[in-house]
Amino acid sequence: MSKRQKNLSVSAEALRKAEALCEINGLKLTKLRKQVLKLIWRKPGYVKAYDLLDELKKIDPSAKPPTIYRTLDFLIENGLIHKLQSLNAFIGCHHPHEHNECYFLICDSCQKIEECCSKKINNVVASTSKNNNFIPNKVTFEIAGTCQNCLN
Amino acid sequence: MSKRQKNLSVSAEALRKAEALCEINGLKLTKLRKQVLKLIWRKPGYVKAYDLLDELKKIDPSAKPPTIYRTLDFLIENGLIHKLQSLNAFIGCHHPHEHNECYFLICDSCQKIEECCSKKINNVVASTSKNNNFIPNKVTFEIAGTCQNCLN
DNA sequence: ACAAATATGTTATAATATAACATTAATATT
DNA sequence: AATATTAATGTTATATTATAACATATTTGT
Ligand SMILES: [Zn+2]
Ligand SMILES: [Zn+2]
Ligand SMILES: [Zn+2]
Ligand SMILES: [Zn+2]
Repeated sequence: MSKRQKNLSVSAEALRKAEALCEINGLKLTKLRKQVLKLIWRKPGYVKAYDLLDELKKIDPSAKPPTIYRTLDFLIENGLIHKLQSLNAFIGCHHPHEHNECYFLICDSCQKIEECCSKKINNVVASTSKNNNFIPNKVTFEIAGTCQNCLN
Repeated sequence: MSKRQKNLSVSAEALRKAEALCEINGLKLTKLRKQVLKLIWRKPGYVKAYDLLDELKKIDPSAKPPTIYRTLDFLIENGLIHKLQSLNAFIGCHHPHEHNECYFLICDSCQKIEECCSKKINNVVASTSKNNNFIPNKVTFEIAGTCQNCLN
């Protein structure tokens, strides 16, 4: 299977998962939202909002910043994508059905992201919160560095 | 000791630590840098770059965005302050001499920050990096929520 | 058919950050 | 001390990221 074919199937799979999840939760995955999600999955790494806007404009020339940001908000709120806070960038979620505290390995060289889940993180968040009488709401955990491929 | 007095002493202590650290490392804590650091420590919570710029302008009306961002860069690079990526905000470092992987409890209500260090985080970063053949470089770990004081 | 809620369109602007180049100040070299 | 080199600051302009506010269209519930 070629690299392009693989990307296509990853994207198709993500779209199917998104549709299923919206179906279950009574959310509307409109044409616009589906288009944007598809654009997000089209590249292997992360994407920037205005790059996405440029792509969307090719399909719908009337698209403007609020178009993209509103759509991103919907996708984030419903766990279909994530925002990488340290990069102001966005990435499709690899397992939208089962979300604990996730974190990201971000390659500075190739822009690829590894999305990870670990109970250890949940434990650290829980214990540090307890120690500080803190009620956690949103966790941001991002590790930037160099990936396996880029080491050579 | 009043709240204001306490803040003053926290700020003075931070300034002394910063001076000591720059002395040790041969860094120049210029007048501008010291002024900005003082402004950062003046409020108990986090600060935004342009708010800082407004404050600085009261002292030096010729200050402009690059003035503040360059100074913030210096202070970040040398571990005297941190940037909170999820807020685009800045905060003085509470222990600039001994920096492992630190993380932050951010209160959404009162903007106060708790800076924490934990070996558990180092361990999670180390083990997940090893598992993924990833060389970590910069860690962002921020927990937003509600602090003890704001719970009532 | 109508009202209400949701989604999208549109204009304008706010908030965050950096590039590029000029000048000044500090440090090192002769 | 004069000169070269580097580091810091000043200055103008612009890039990047994001939202407010209001208008219109579409969907959903009654
Ligand atoms: Zn995810
Ligand atoms: Zn890579
Ligand atoms: Zn610190
Ligand atoms: Zn609080």
